[in-house]
Amino acid sequence: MDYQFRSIEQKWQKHWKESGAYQVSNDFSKPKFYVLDMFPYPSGAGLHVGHPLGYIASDIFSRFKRLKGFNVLHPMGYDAFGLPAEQYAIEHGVHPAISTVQNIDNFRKQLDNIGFSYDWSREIRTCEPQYYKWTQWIFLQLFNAYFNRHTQKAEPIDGLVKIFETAGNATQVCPANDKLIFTADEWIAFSEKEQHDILMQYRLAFCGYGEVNWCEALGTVLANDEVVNGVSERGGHPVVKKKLRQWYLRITEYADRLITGLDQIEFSDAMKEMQCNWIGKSYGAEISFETLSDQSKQALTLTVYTTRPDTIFGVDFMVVAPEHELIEQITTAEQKAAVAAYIDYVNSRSDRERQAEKKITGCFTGAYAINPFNGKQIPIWISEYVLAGYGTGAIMAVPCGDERDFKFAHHFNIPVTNIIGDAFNGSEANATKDAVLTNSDFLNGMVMRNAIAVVIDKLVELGIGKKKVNFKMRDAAFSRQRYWGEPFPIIWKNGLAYPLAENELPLLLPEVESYSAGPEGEGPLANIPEWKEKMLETNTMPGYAGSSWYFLRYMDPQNNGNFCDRKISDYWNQVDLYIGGTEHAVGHLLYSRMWTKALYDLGHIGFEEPFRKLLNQGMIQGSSRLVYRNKNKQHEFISSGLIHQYETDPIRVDVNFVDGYELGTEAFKKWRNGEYANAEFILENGKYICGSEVEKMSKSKFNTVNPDLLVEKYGADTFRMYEMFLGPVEQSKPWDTKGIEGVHRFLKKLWRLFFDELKGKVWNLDTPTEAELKVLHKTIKKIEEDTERYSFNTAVSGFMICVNELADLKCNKKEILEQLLILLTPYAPHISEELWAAIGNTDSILVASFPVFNAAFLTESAKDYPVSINGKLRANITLPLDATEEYVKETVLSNASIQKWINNEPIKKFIFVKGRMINVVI
RNA sequence: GCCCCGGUGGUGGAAUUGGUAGACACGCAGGACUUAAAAUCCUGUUCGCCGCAACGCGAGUAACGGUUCAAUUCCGUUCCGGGGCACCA
Repeated sequence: MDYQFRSIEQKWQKHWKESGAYQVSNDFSKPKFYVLDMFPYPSGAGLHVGHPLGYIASDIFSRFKRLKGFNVLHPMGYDAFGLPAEQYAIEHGVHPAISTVQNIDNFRKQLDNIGFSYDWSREIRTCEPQYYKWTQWIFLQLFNAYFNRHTQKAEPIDGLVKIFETAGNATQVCPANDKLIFTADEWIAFSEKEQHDILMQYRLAFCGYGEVNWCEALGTVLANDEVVNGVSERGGHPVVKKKLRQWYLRITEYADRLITGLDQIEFSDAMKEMQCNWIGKSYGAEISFETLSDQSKQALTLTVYTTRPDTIFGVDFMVVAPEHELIEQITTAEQKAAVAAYIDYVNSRSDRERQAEKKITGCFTGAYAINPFNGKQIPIWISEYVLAGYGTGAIMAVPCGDERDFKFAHHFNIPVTNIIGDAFNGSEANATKDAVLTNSDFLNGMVMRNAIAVVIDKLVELGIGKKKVNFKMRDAAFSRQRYWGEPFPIIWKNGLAYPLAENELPLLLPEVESYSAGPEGEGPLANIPEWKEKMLETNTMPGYAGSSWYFLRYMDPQNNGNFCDRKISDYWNQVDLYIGGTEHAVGHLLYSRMWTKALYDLGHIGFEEPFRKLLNQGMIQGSSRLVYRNKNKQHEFISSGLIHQYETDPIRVDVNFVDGYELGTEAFKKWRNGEYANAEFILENGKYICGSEVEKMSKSKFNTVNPDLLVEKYGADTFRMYEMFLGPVEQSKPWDTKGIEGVHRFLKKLWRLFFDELKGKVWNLDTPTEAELKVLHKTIKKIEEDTERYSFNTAVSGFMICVNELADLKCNKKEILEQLLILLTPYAPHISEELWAAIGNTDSILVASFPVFNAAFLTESAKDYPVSINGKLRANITLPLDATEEYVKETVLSNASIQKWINNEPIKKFIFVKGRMINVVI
């Protein structure tokens, strides 16, 4: 009776499914544990071996926690709205709902093959009305809320209206426009439209005109994190800036809490840093400069933002962004033409060009600003290196302390003032904060670091500046001019946006005849007459809307009266372990943190960070295989060791017919309907050896490995364990199928502890020996510790060691093996369940309890101790466990081999290390 | 350019708090069983030296230096690789 993995696995998968073995109840009496995978976007490409890596890790961990007595929530679902399904619809005429369901079915089939313990009764799909009803509902919560800066939390907008009615907005600075100030009387006197527009500037989800990333090819705007290097993340299409009416999330109000919240959660340092960089908090000052201009008689002020007010005496010029509003007013008559030409030039350049070649460009306005401390006239320039969207869109340039300013000054021959003495060498800026200031009037002699506060105090005193905190992060664009997304529950009346009532939700996504864009940058919904008639919003929500709260819905997926019952979310609470890739660092992981905080502020849930611990699985790369075609003989292929003798073109071949590096030449000839049928091979040592290259796993590179085939050949348990055995989950590594045999051998060896091919049953009821119990408890300890710290690869090694040792001891005892099977269940559930039943258990192993480690089995009566002299290993001695210190010293000194090394030198001290090593210092 | 992470045998990797570096596995070499193959099992496998041999000696975790009785681990410099950000003032 040998290890028939296929029939075993099919049998148990069927059994688990039929018995509902993985359904979890909201049983508040048990301690809970919530393990979550980042739910997939169901693309049409199917799974390759890289995808299940994180799923296997999360499955092991949730099964482990179950055995430890926790009520474990481990759900799965699909992030089903989004661009690719719609692109596919445009190209193939298949409705996104249909292709999405097909993809999901296919996906599910592949997942089921691997034996996951998901509770599928809780499955969610973001594109289904019973789900997106609540996405719309949460959107309305955000729409009907503002961020109270005093309490630092979201509060209902009705409360704000009350404040306005009694006190105006003096205590509630408008986040969109800090110059907007009105009294209570003024508020009451405002028209409905004016009030509406003002409130819109406070709402957490708001509509406004703004410069957005417009992608013509996709026909939609994109969020900042969806634009990479000036092109769209999906498809790589060009992206341009465009002013459009858009919906936004006012995530900037949460910037501070998104940073401080990182302290309470376990994300990797790299992840925390990525989020911090993206939020980009910086401390500095805003300073207003009077301007001089022969064109305008009235005194205009130019406000700049700087992190280095201490360098105020080193300001040699000002730079404003080309979009800056003051340009028109301050430009002198002589410079007018040059400025206009420069702005034309800037507008002609795409974002892409700007980023690709960072040319030093600029133009003088003819105007000057005045340094408030010494009256110096400072020329005002325009340059594209100053961004309109950050700070005030204007900077004070200090060339001796800032590299970009220095290069600019150098390029345009602007003289440089040195305020840091020897720290400035004249040919390179020095951004130090530790130099002593010179040429700086009342700051002379101060260390720059300390001068910052002094200058700010002075600015405040003079009423021309203040402390200021700035963020790089912008409000998140939240609307898409596409079809396949959640419709906004918003209706327009006389140009004003009104929310739909809760009982009108869900606002169903209607059928459309065509997916092409509507008029004037509107989405496909604008092509539906009834939709337009009802004045419903024609944009849809972006892909990240549904994924920003899905982890809450799993807790209470069928609830029709609430997005999630409060008692239930109080019980399941935060996700205890969240597993997924790093690619969502600044998208999904920030948005879902913000939504959670807002829902918490508004009292809908009892926690403000969604994910307590995040584990980032590494990417599994492909290892492509190359053959080399002779340039001069197209049907001749040269083995990789010989290519220097020929002129060759490398061609990628399907890795599935390459064994290691050796090409299966017959399979190659049959490949692609015989495209290479007449191939001839120049071999080395009788083999054709391929070249290799590590790159992204993708169909087009023929380097994908399909998990289904591996499961077919070795079984799901082998596949699961091998994926873990490859290395730490967090690490990226190229896939290599070769080693899978080793794990498969391990499972076969385990099987033989129970059943022999010839003898049949070999397991028995004998009483275990001390040595056998020692092996078992050593393993219990190792598996428990390794699993707990997500070191799944070393845990797999632990199993291998255990089985090797039991085989050496010829141990086939049920009492030992039974415990081992429980340990193994999270890693290899099918074989564990099968053997568990085979040794006479009627209950499923899934409800077993994790074995209790007993340290008593690991103690020994005597032990070998390595003895080192000055840190170098010199001998081993055997000591009883209860040896006194005196006895140890005597034994060490009387040992002949140690004597030889000590050679009569005086002993300075004995060091005992962790009770298993002795060091003698001479 | 800036920030972060890493560099260990032929390969993937282990060494959890500074304490016998190379666990476990792949590959390779040799052997057993077999008519043969598959499967399985056994032995060896960091490098160098000595040796009939057990035991032995020396070097060794990218390079160099430091702290320590003791460094893959801590500190400093340099080199290399991976990831993130990139005109954010």
